[in-house]
Amino acid sequence: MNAAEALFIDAGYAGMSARAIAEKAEVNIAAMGYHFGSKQGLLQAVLVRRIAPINQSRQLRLGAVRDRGVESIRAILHAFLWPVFFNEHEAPARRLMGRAMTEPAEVIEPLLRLVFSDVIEEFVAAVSGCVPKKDPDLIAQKFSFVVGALNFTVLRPSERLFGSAPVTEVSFDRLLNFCVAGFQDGPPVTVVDKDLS
Amino acid sequence: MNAAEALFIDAGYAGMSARAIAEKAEVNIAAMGYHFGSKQGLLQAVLVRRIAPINQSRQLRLGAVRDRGVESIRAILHAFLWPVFFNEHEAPARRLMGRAMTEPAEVIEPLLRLVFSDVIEEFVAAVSGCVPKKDPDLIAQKFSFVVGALNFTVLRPSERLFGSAPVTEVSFDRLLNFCVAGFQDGPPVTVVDKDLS
DNA sequence: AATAAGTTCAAACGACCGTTTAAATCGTGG
DNA sequence: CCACGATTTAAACGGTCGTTTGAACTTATT
Repeated sequence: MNAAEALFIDAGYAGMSARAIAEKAEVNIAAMGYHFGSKQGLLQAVLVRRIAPINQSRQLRLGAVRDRGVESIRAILHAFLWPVFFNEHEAPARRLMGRAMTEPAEVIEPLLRLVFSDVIEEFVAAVSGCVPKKDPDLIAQKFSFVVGALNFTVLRPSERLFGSAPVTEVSFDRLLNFCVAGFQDGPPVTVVDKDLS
Repeated sequence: MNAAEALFIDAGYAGMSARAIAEKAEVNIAAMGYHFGSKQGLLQAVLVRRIAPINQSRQLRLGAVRDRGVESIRAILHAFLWPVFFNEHEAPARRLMGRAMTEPAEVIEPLLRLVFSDVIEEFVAAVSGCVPKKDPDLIAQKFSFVVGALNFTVLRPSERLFGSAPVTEVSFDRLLNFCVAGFQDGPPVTVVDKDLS
């Protein structure tokens, strides 16, 4: 699973070949089929191992936020983002999430739904509770912006394209501030800017 | 190229197989090698065809913003995002960009640098000019948040996970507002929220 | 020590991959 | 009409893919 995880992070599902995994892990090729049934089964185990604890931590933190009665956007997004940046596996878990959310292979879709649908639904609902009288579609889309920024950040697909520093604790604060500000209603559009449309 | 584009959008580089392209386009398998040299050459042609015009439009709009002397964050991000949403090819160009930026295959990296490095460098510099005395690394990272949100939005990797409506003109305004608000300094962190960290 | 279950092994399966070849076909200017 | 370059074609190349097989090996129980 460690070998498969490393290969999936670096090269995606297609690049995570049974033979590459076997060589990296110094096991036989057939071990994958024996222990996990199939390549998809192995990927599912890899994803669940890292992401399930993250999502549990997210839901735990969201519950704590609810208990304190301070359901601000910032508190909710904090609960959503924090476990991705700070968990016992750190960088591997982060990049694994980013890869999974952007993986082209069709095989990923049921796995994504299996792992993410509950927690996303819950957080979208929580955010909706903070912003009365807004339409649910807007909330969902804004939340997808958050997930997109998160994924792209932790994935670091082309780090040199942006020249930004590696992902650290600082990145978390930056991302949280960015998303909180983005989630609240932006400043009114000025006339000058509108002309440029 | 149309067949290759459609396959790349839906299934990524690995799923864009020479035989699938040939069947979809109703041509011989060898046509790819004859006209584009290799699979990578074909992908490069596909990317350049759609993305080069978008980037030219971006730079044209950025120049117009500079000429008017109103280099607001909103105007710059508007110039960056608008051509992705509104161009002569619309959805295919959008999704193609999203796929390219998140493609796991190593073969994509030189192509990304070829197509995007100039325009990204230029826009990051432009944004830096708007926000005096901030460190460049923060600007670059915030810009990467914008790109991440953009990619994830136009890519629609798991539309049902968020239940949001398809990408339309409305999405553009939402994304622009989100990113502009995020780029400006967020509100100060409240004590209550900090406790939840 | 013998048995049985659990695990690993080398080897092969059919399928698909990107690319190449040389012959066949096409389109056009002499 | 013909000749010649441009293009298309069928076929095959070597290679990698995920998966399966049946035998060998390990481990633990009786």
